[in-house]
Amino acid sequence: MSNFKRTLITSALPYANGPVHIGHLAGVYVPADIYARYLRLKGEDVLFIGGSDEHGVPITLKAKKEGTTPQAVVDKYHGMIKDSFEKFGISFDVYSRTSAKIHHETASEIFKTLYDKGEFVEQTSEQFYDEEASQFLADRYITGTCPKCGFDKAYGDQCESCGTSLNATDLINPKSMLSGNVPVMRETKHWYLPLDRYESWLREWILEGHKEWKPNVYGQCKSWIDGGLNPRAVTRDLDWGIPVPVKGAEGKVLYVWFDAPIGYISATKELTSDWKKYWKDPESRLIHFIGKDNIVFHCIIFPVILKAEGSYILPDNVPANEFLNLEGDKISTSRNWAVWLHEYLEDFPGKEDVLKYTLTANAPETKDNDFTWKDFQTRNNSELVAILGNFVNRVLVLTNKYYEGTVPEAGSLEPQDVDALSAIGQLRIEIEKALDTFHFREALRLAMEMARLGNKYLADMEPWIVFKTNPERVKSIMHVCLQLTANLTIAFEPFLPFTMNRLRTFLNMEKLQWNELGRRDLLKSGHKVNTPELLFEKIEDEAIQRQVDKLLETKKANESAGPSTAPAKANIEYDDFAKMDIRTGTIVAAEKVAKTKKLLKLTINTGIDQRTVVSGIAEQYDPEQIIGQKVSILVNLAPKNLKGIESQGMILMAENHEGKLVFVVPADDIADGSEIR
RNA sequence: GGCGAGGUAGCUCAGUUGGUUAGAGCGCAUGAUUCAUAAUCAUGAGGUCGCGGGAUCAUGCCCCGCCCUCGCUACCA
Repeated sequence: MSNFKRTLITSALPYANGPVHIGHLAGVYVPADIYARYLRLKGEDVLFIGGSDEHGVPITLKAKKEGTTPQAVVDKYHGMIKDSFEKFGISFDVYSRTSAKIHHETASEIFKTLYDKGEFVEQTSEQFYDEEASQFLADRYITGTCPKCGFDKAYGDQCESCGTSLNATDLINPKSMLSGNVPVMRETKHWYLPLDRYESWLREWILEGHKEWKPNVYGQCKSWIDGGLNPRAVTRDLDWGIPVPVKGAEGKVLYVWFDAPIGYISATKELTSDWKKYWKDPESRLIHFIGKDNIVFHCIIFPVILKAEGSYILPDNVPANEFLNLEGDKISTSRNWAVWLHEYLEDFPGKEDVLKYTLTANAPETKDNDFTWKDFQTRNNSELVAILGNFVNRVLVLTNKYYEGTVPEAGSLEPQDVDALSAIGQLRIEIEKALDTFHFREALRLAMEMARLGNKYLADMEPWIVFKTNPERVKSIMHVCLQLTANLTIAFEPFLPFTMNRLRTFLNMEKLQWNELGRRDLLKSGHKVNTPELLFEKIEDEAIQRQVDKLLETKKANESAGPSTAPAKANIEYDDFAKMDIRTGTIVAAEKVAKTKKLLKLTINTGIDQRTVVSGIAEQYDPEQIIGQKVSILVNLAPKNLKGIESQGMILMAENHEGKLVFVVPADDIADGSEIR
């Protein structure tokens, strides 16, 4: 680590199809910002890179849905994201975007270099093609009937109704979203990055060379490498993105995951003409801050791209965080289950640091964590207000009261005074160790320890009592307290930058470097401090209740209306219905299908015969429990082989939007084989 | 089913290469205190370290099996 001359910090590029929420902040931007501020405070050469990821299919779809252009969509969200980061105090040296010209050039160039070096494999395959729009269709551009639940607006990659992930070719009656026509299969050529060629190199580089990476990151990489790597397509048939800079690739763009990480490079170029120093000098250290969903791209794919290119450095560490949940549920942009940064900034003006503090103290560093408004309130009221704010206030109030705001002489220090002051130096060492190893939660706790120390010192020294009998002694005590307070401005600077700025104003002092932390003479005797205001204010129950209510409303909205109830399907003729032969039946035997999670092999008495049906209900029903269960069964469905078992029919199940499955049965006792119509 | 990460006090988490009575913060209880935003300080209660085996003089930490949560993946007529 000491061999490096400079550090390049990147933070995952937020996808410009929505605003930023607390999950993004806790996982990526807050830790990255703390790290960047810390290194800057140490006087190191550091760049902190960010930007919006603006390509990819979801953005084109969003544009279509809103009746606008992809560029308009990304302009809107890029502006919003950039603005809220700035207000929140994420201290990017540059915040760029992947639709920028310089990025298109950079990504093209890198692709071209790999192409010329013969690093790609060309492969032709069949894909859906819309003849009217004369273009190939990404999975997301195809809708059709979900083969599982019958929902008729399922996408080519996933059914939004039942959550099943699909292949476009699975869809019944596939339709192009562009023209509404039935797509045809047509051959298309794509370029693949042969990850398999780099398997042994990756093994060496990560598994041997980076054992210090976090367990979640290392484990995930090991899993991928051990599982065997396959070539990955890095081009797509799409008209939104960076054109593939090769002859015969008209109408094709770079896969969004090929171009997005290159955005780190383009952003650096945009910032400084000196960018090569950061990207190509082995004495530069590259750190990627990301969430766990991005591990494979930053640890496997992007490094392979850089390695194949040949002239770039590779990440030295990738401190990926787990996920943050919100009030017990997964954060979800589409379900609006989130605390949006831009809304927080409006609802809690001037409390940027409170959110930073809470998210850091409760960061999902080792496992998924839960954000609750109650916890947010507690952390503010009983930590920021009660420990840190209170100590600062006590010191400044006493200083103004006794000395009209002038720092008193140190006088002769007692052992306790010296202990208190030297504890700062000790804490500094521990904080550095925590920050250097990306343990931000621990680092923050240690900084807080410094304020606790102050409160304890005050309680032990009782200057308000000693003042009556020995005012000379109180000067020493208050001198120590003021030095402690001044040190806080350094220790907390990476975590609470806005607040420390205010505290420095109270103390009437300049911003100091990290290496001053631990000094006992940050404020000279005779120095004048200002009358303090409160550093933090209590957050009352009502403010918290408002936020909780807001979430409850979201929950209600999701439950009642919303996309949960699938819309009615298109009308059919009676004949279509009459073709179906649905009977009552009884389950006479049931067993789990080996090596599957959802499948049960059922033996059904249909009245006509006994037959085998494979059904995906194992997660909700135990085999023993459902023997004797009455069912409705579609008996004339064409048989299908599943996991080597022939399924001769289909059990009817009612399913709600949460995926809960319930048997559809006759309301009264009736013989097996009775027709349902 | 396969792979990965977790399962430690009511809550959120630390626990270094196995070594004396398992730690911290919050919350709770009791006491002290009043300079301070009813803030602070002290003390205390609270844990068969997911469950069951095993190796060891010794294990939260090692080995085997199982259970639960999260993620990736397969499957979902």
